[in-house]
Amino acid sequence: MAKVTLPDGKTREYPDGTTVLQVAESIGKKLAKDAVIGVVNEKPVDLFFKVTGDVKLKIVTRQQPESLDHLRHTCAHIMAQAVLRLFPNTKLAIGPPIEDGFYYDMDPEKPFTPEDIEKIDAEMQKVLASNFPCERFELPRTEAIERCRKEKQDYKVEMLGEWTDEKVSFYTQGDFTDLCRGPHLPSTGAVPAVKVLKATGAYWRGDEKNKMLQRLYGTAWWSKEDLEKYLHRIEEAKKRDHRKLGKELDLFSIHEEIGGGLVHWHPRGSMIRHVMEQEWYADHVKRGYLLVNTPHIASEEIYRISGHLEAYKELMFGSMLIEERPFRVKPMNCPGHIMIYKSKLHSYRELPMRLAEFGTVYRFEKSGVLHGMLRVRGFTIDDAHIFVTPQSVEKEIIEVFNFAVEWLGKFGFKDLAIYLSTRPEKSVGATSDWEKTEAALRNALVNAGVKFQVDEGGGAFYGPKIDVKVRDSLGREWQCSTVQFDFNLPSSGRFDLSFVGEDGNRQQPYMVHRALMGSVERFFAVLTEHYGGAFPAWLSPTQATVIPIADSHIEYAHSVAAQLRGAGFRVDVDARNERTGHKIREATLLKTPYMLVVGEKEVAAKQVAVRERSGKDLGVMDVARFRELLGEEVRAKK
RNA sequence: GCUGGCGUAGCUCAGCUGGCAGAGCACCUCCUUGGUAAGGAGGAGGUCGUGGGUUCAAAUCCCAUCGCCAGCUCCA
Repeated sequence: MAKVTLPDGKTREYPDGTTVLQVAESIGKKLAKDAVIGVVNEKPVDLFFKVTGDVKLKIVTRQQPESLDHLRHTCAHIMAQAVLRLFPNTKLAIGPPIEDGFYYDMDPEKPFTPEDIEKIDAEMQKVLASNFPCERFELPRTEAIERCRKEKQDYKVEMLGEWTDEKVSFYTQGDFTDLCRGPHLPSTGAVPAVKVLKATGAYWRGDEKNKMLQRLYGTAWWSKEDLEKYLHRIEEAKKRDHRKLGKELDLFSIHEEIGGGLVHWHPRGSMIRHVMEQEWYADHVKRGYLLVNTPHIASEEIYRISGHLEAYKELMFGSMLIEERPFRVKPMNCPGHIMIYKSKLHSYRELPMRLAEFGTVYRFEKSGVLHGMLRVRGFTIDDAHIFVTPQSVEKEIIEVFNFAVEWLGKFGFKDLAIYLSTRPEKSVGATSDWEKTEAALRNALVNAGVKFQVDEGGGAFYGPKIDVKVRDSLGREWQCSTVQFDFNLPSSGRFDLSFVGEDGNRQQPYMVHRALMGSVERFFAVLTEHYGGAFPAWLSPTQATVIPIADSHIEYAHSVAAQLRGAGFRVDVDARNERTGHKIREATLLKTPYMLVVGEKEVAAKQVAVRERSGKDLGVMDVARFRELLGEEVRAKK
């Protein structure tokens, strides 16, 4: 007899050899219908797994999110089956589930074309319709290698050669058998909705020294509706692509003639940036930061001292000789801020000393990774370096962390993910320093009472860090704020920083690098996609457009605009020889928050007819009333 | 960088079994003075990314090159 303990602690008995599915059936019809896989003694198993002896059993149903992984994993195999039917000489590598879908890396004779993708998708649907049962069998590893070698599945042979398991499992579904740990859905017909999306290149094992394989991506869901919803979400993300919106809304451009990854901010984009910068400066002054500015190139020597030349070389632009002395375009702002700190002797009373700058830096990124404003070669960091006594470093880190949370909140980012990143492989400094500072950051987070995850090995080469990622309106995560500890640059081997302590002796300060937005370009791209281009009034480059109905109303339109500009608002007049509907359409497409239509009636009554970009009509009101309304919205950053 | 796809007017794109380079929007001129998402007419605008080749003839076919786009962490 098998004694089965269920998650609620209840125990049931079955004859040995009863399958997980049969157990589910004995509990309830619905459970059996929704069952996807079982978990026996913490190990995922197929529904036809036979239970014997004392076991703990959990049944994973479609309602549980992890069931999607198993669905998608099964789909990866079905996709491979479809590919082998169409292209029999394809060699298979690996096919895991990923967020929202799955992929299978394979090595076909010829790369897949878009038409192939459609064929593969159609073939997959046939496999689903055939409803092949997915059957598991095991082989000793050596026999498995033999089998895969015969089938010329070189990648499987390579993987099998590296494993140490005595036995490995295969799954067969119809005319297709593949090495797989499982578990799988019971049959190919159990897949309700699946679609092959695209093919791209991917290196075998992600290593560029290895052969480039073809990676086929697909997505799968428990219902057609979920699949549709997902495809719709992809469409929505495409519509919000900052590169597309950047063009449509005339925000920025990148020019081949000038170079990839170098951003030109157009007047409308630049206005948004300007508003953000003004807010940033004001907030920093409020919090006791000191504003500085530093040069864009520096003698190579400074980067030798800082260690960048050594640890960061491949990301720095080449050397240029100026009067026989080598210079570099700056990849970092820290050395400049450090030189300002070092320009005189400091007392412990002055610390923490917080030097802040919108520092533009240039880093050599490989051409293939450039991506609109998200990944560029020249960008501006909203940078600050804080020189602090060892005693108050933890307090200061909490302070910075709170600042970051407040700042991101202004842009509607309330859902934050916090990461503590520890020592990477390529790093400088003593182990004891790393341990001490990692503990300081950890304490700061614990004391601030926030939940965080640890990213092992994700730190900068000079110290551990705290990263803050925001979740945008489409649920995607973006890295923004960073608080990085640095015990390297202040050290005697580097810049040898000091302050005079209470006892009159020189001591070494700690240093914290921090950025709230990270790269202004990147943050701007994230914001554009987050808002879908409909920037809130406080950020919008044009806050209102005055639309005169006919030429005779132009003069009044200008006087309305002048009044509003006088109150500090950004207002345009659309005096073109076009119909009202045309002007409204264009202002709406530019996502201007308000349109103020003025015609004969408004001129006579000294009023404006207010329309929101959503199309909502707010009616006719005095200019002063609109000024209040917009003023309130801007102040509240709604 | 690597693999695949794509480069045609300022923008979005059609043309690509080789045979006179197109549309819509935007721009300019004129008409129209119109009340809430495109008023009408006309005009100007491109050595089809660049270089080479095949051909009587190349936007179209071939080669090279540059740029853009997707992907290159997720281990059966």
